[in-house]
Amino acid sequence: MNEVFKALNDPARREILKLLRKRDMTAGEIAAKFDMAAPSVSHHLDKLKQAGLVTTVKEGQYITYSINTTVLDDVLQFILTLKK
Amino acid sequence: MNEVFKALNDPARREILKLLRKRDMTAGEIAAKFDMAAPSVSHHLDKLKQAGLVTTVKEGQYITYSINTTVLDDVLQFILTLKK
DNA sequence: TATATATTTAGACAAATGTCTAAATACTAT
DNA sequence: ATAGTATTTAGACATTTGTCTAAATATATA
Repeated sequence: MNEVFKALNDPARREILKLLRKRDMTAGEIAAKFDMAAPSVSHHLDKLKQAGLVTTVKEGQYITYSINTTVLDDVLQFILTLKK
Repeated sequence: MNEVFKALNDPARREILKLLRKRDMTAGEIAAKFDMAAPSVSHHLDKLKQAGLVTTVKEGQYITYSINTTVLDDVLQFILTLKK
């Protein structure tokens, strides 16, 4: 869960997750949405992947990123418990 | 919301919130629960306060901390939206 | 094979973060 | 007043984080 909180603790990464909620995207498509060098975005994608928040599929020279929300369950539980 | 995510991005601070869910506590009572110098705990309490996750009441020489979960609503909304 | 495109990896660097000790502040009680 | 307790503030320091440029890797295409 710590890894997930860490991944969520950055505006760019949260924005990436919002984008991926709508549709899968390649690394390049994601990078194009940000005013940031491609390696920086790649680094954020890596953090999200380490946390399990995204999965990847390589298709030729492209890498397509998809969101995975199951790892959010613990975080959700934590927050809901605090609110109870 | 960024401030809240930042505040949640630390195991000690999340633990403090869990403690305060059960009952209000003074800074000293909270500090006693951690294997960490008092000023470090104080610093974490400050971060939580800045994020609006706790409120304080000074009672004599003690400062009692209480949890405030309303600022978690945006975070909750964010996560639930991702899961939809 | 050579070149272009997509993406990551490596490495540098500044800024933010978490911890500590020492000192300051505020209140209590002798 | 003085001493003790509760808590924070100040400042130092190491670690982590986010960004960048340059280079490496992998694939596609002429």
